[in-house]
Amino acid sequence: MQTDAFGPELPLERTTRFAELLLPVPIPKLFTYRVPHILQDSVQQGQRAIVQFGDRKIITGVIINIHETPPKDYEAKYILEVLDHQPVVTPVQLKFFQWIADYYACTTGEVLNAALPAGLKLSSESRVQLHPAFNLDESDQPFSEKELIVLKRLSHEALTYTEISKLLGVKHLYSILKSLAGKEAIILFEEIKDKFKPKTEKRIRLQPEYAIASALEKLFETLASKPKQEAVLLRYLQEVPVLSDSARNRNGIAKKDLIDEEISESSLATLIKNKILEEFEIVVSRFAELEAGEAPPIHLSADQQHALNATLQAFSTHQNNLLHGVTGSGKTAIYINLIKQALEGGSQVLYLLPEIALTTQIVHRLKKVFGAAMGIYHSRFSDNERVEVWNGVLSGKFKFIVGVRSSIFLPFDNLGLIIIDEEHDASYKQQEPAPRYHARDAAMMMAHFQHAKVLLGSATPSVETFYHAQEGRYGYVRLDKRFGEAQLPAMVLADMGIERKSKTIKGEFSGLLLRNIDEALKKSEQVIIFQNRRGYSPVVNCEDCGWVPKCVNCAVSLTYHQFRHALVCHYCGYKESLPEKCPTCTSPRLKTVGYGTEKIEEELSLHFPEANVQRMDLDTTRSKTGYESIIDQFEKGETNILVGTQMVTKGLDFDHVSLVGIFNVDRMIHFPDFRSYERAFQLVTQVSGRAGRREKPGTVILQTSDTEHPLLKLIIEHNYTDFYRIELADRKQHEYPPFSRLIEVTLKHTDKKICKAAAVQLTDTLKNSLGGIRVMGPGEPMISKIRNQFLMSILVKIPRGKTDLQQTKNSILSKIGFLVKEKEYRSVRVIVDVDPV
DNA sequence: AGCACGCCGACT
DNA sequence: GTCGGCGTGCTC
Repeated sequence: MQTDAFGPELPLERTTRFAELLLPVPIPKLFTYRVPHILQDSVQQGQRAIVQFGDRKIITGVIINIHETPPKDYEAKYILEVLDHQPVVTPVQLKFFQWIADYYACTTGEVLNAALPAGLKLSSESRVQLHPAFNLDESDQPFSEKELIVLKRLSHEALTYTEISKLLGVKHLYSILKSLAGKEAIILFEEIKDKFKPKTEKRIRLQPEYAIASALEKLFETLASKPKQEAVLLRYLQEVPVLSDSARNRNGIAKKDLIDEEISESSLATLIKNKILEEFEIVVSRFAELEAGEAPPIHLSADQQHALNATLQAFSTHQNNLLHGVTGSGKTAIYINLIKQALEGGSQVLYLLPEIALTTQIVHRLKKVFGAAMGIYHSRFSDNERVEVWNGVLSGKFKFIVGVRSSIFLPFDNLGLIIIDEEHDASYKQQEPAPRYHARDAAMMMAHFQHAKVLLGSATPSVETFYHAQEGRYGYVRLDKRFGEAQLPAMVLADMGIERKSKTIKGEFSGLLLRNIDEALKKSEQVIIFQNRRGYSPVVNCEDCGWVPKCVNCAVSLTYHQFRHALVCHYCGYKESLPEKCPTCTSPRLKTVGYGTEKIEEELSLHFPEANVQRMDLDTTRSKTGYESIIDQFEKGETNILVGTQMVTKGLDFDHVSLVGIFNVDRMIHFPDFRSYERAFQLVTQVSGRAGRREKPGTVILQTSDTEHPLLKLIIEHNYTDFYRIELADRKQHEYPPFSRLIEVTLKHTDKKICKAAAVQLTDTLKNSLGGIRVMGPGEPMISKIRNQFLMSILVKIPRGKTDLQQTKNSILSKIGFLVKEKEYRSVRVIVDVDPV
């Protein structure tokens, strides 16, 4: 376009705009970049931008604010590219990220890193290619042997740093690459990996000019001598009635649906070449849309209906609410009703589940009801699939998300209801890495930001949650009866002490358990055995000198895994083979001690050779389909006995399980942690809930050497109320949550002395500075060394309501800051875990 | 967190 | 010498 000399002049001084970006790095500040002129009018908060960060890396950040003040201490770099037309992160999310960072004592960058699915975080990979003007044969430069190897490979293809590193078997590439770059033999460049690729589908349609009757008639005349092409066209017209509905031709038909045995690809190709048909691509969803169909009617029992009404009533007075329903009481049906109502009201709904409870069973049930409006967010999904869910929430395609912990980060802006099922489950707390957030508590804060209702669901509420309900802070609804005629299972203790004396014990199987398994099998009923310990046996022991194989990196004994025939460390993954002889005394008498799921599986197969025994633990479900196929086989009744870890405790509803065996309940009870009783109560109740659905009552057998233990009495009576009362008194006495908030500070270092000294010093400063707050420790955690790092931990107990929590956290963080500034403690890693579980 | 850069000890 | 280890400082 020509500029008119008399036209309006462009302002001579265009103001430069700057954008402050949140980058997914653990540095507690925003970074300012210059906005390119062409983007000045289009940049907005919440869009992603690609920027150079440091000398090498190119990363994706999120624009937080835009201003016109140039930074005074440095020259801002340019934004390289803005990736979105519309924001992909909403204002309420940014507020949420900030809250998580403040509350869980980490940086917003770490939160962003956890929040954005990898597919939205484009980053660069440094690559090396031959300099375009470089020719090895003509070069008069001297090259070392290694340089020549690199140059030869580069003449075929560009390489990444890691590829070159592998090629040379050398870790320090820097000097080699620098030398090559200096000789102008290579250039380094950054390749941005566009991670998200929409899935496309090839479709076929008739060229528009043939989509009228006269043209079509003529076309058939010309094709009369080409029967194969004619057949293609006929098939197309059969599927797509072009003449009666011309709009249908625009969409055409999927190529894969057009081609079959009679219709060949080559005649189709000819028709496309002759411009009769055309091929085009559309973007399709990776999620095969299940037919929403007619939602199966949900019949609520009188109890359920009553609970539903009570929940709605509770919603009118409380934001946060607890639905306390025994296992098998049919909480899901109530959820479905509430979700429907919220969706009809036009708001979004989030349904959180612990990872392993998000099984195909529940997803299928919900999908049938909610169809295409429901998105699933699961760690087993690929990056691409997660990006689709993210975008689907933004676009409004998904109004309802069923997801795991990290789905609280999806870009909701209009939440009406958040359901947190199995509220008590510890896996809602992220352990590693930061942000160490609790998805339940964070979701409640997000609900608060968006004025959404929260429903916590559990058969065994956490002590904290139940306390809030008792205190009236949360609405409370109880559902006491199992659905239909089903009864709670009968709980029976197997006294291992007596059985040992009377010699009815076999291995570590009580006679009682074995008899019951036998009876169940005879009645073609299924059995679940729960042992929260994978592998064959947790310890191997030399019978002569007592030697025990230990991990070389961690302070733990190695677990023997029979199927891999190896000793494995469950903390760092270290593996070694089982020695033939004891390395200290050369005795060949090495025996395995204790029972993991593998050994239980093996012995059960010996006791019940005709039964099909399956094992479900981390090792058998690692593959993508492992989990589903085990469940599938169990559901079909092909499996008679299922042995498993925690995994068998959640979400699985089977109709033919009449017996649950809990292999070693004592181990759970005596675990050294203030929550061990709570854990044991929850775990046992959850796994017992798998027994006896419908009209058949189930039996649960708990193997114990301590039949008099008061907790066991409460467990077998299904007496949550008394359990809670006793537990709460204990918590009060020892000032544990809910009467205090805990912050656990863990120090890590490769040198035990340095680690300990740093921990002692930090504890002292904390004790001095946090007046009135109890600082406990330092102490060695149960596992005192992991991956060659020694650990020390300090526990800070903050009485509820008496102190400014945020101020205390800031104070702790600043003391840590001082500690690691000291020369000798520079390399001590300090981890702060707020509300540890 | 990564990454560059510098200093140091251990090898062909 | 060069390689690789580790400590330190910086990232708009």
